[in-house]
Amino acid sequence: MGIAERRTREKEELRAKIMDAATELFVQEGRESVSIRKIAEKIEYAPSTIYLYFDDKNKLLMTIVEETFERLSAGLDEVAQRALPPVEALFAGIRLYIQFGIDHPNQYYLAFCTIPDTDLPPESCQGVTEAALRALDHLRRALERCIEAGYIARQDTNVLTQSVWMMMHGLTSAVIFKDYDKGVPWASTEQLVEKTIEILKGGLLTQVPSKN
Amino acid sequence: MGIAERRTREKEELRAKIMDAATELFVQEGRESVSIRKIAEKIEYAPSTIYLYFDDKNKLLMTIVEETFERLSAGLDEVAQRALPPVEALFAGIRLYIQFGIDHPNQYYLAFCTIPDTDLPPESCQGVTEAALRALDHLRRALERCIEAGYIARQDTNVLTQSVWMMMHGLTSAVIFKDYDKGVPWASTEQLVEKTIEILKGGLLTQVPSKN
Amino acid sequence: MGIAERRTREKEELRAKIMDAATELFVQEGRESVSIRKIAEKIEYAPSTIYLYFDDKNKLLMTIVEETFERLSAGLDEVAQRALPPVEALFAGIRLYIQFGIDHPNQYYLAFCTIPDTDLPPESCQGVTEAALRALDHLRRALERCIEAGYIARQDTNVLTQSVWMMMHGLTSAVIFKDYDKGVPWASTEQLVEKTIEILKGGLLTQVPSKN
Amino acid sequence: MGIAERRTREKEELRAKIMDAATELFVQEGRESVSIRKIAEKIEYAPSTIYLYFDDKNKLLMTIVEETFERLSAGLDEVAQRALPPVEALFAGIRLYIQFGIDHPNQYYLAFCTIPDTDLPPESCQGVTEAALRALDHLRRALERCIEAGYIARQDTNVLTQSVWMMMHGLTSAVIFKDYDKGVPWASTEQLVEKTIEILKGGLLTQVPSKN
DNA sequence: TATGAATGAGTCTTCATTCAT
DNA sequence: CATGAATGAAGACTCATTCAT
Repeated sequence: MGIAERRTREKEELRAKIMDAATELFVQEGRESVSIRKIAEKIEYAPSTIYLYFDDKNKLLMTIVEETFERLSAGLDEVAQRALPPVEALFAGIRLYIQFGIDHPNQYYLAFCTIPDTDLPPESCQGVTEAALRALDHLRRALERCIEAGYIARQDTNVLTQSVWMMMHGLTSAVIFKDYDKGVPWASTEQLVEKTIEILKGGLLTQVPSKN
Repeated sequence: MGIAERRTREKEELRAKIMDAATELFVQEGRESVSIRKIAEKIEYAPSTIYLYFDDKNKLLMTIVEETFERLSAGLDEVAQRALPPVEALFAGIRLYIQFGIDHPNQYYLAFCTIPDTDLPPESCQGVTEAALRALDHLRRALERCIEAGYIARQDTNVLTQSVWMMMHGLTSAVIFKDYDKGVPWASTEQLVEKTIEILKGGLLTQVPSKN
Repeated sequence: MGIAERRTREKEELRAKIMDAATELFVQEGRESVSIRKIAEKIEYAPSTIYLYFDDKNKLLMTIVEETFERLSAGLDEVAQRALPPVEALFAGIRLYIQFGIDHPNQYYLAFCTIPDTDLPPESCQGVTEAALRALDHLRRALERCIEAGYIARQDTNVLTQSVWMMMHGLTSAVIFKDYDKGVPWASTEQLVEKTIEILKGGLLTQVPSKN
Repeated sequence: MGIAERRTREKEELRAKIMDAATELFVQEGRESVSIRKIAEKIEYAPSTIYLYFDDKNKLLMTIVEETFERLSAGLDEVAQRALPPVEALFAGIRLYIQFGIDHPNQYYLAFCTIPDTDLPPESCQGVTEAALRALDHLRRALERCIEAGYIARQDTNVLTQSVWMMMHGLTSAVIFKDYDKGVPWASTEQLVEKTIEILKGGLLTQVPSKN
């Protein structure tokens, strides 16, 4: 019993190790440079061992993206269940999203800044797409609550959601990139986050909520 | 002298031919698909000939990106010289930037969504960095004019510039990505651009200018 | 005792199951497609389990071929025991041989059209060779009976046997190949078999037997 | 001029070297074992060099087979032009065919004893098929001449040609195999060839020609 | 100036096999 | 008895790059 447990745990660990190594490589050297060999070398296993854990390279990458989305969605779920007032809930979600990107830059990059392989059968991306849609839906619902409560003007929520997401995403991805780009005198992440949220708030809200 | 001239001219021509072929490949099929062999095939020269004009593949790609950025800067220069009212000038520049990304998605991606190869000597990216800085400076100046004119609250322009750029960049890069992502019911590019600019305007301007 | 018996029986059963699965794969998809993994998958055991029953892949294949040959020999025995007149017996054997090849094309190919791996220890092919010799002996005896009875001229039976076998083998192997070669307008197997036997008969018999 | 010539010659030589090595490997170790790597090792060149001479592995194999057939056809052409009497012409061709196989066992094996890859696009085999048909046509014409001259009974020449070819092929391939099969006490090649031709002659000819 | 020939490192992937459990 | 985990060798093939000519 103990043995079986240990084995399961070890297997999980190696699986996670592979995923971590792949993600890191991905960001350090670009999508083209992620190779089974390099991953294997990094974790000090034989290349073929990786195939015991993932069907092929694409499945591995897809799994990474999927799991990333799932963790993000879980976080957003939690925020949603905190029953905050509408505007607070909206910006709590936005802040969580940004922080998630900052905390998991590699995964964020892989999930959101990488052009998917167009040759792939579309069904292989399905899991990823679904996870992305779920995350977007959190944002949509938060925005809708604000509209219901009169804080945001009534409008097409599809366009609104996507537009807001794109701005959040711009901030998040740029803040991640900042660290790789020594040539530009970037401001601090905190300053940039606060300023961006301020602009967003100003642009979205027609009526300032009583507090926050 | 005539001979030397002709030689120089011919050399320039072949160099341009190589860059054109590479750009076309790059734009049509993305970075991974640009190979020295394919370029050579396209211009009907031997692969090794390309090395007479460019040190290596990376230099060639960087040169392409750099050149495209010169065009962006030139466009922004032009806008600046049109002597528009401050707010109009600001948003004319922003719109031009976004359109530039949409028109040159591969170059935009390579320049702004790709983490530079850390193994490469930093001087090889210098041209690109400088071009990026010049573009950012255009934005900063446009924002400063708005502040001077009282349309935007007085504040740290470094943070402001970068924050605004990040939002523009989020929109631009996401709009580019949209086309590769069939799974999400994306709104039209036009709607997204307009909505994002609306939010940005609302968030930035303390006082609406007499006419857009 | 009962336990030991059951164990032995179970072991035999699994061995048979492996061979059946391998044979099926082999017959359906050819030698190259037989892999330990696929066999294991088919019988729903782990690949490593197969090694408990067979030394290696080659042994397994050889065993299959050998077993098939036992069946050929058994068929030829049966023909011999039918006490037919000499010429009828000869051609009954020949027909049976040809039909055997047609019915078991992969085994036939592996046994007669594949150059044995020179790296392999020669004893691993011994079983196959012996089986082949036994089949040749059937032919020799049938020819000898025809010679005794005056249907075929007296001569070196070693040369005669081998020559006749080569012609039978040519027909058999070519008829098998036919199916893989869509480009040539091959005649029907039946026509080819009949014509070949006709020629063989004409070339062998000095005196036509009373019937058949 | 001399330089260009030498280069062309050298290129031809390496091409031939590759083909020879591949053919030899093919027969020594079986189709599955022919690998670009092994060929490269054999000729002491890098594997990638082979791709400068052949598009891919299949093209290489096909080319070998095609060239083999062409050489065989050329030999048969020559025999046809010698204007021999019908029966002599027929058996001269048959003997040449057999001798060709004995002289080029590797090529013969590759061309006639190997199951073509069924996954291949059919057009890639076209050259081979055409060459095969041309060789078969030689045999057909020789047989037709014999029929015209009354040496062979009038009949379906398609079936006859194929049947005769199958017998020749059986002899040829078996004589080649003989050398790899130490377990069987094979008769000499010469004896086997003579005996087989004798049987064939007896089975085919209704009327013995005046000489030979 | 331009190139043809060649290479070596790299790509993903499959497979037979071993060994500790 | 059976297996899960792991491996190393091998498979075809691509590519950036070099170098003698």
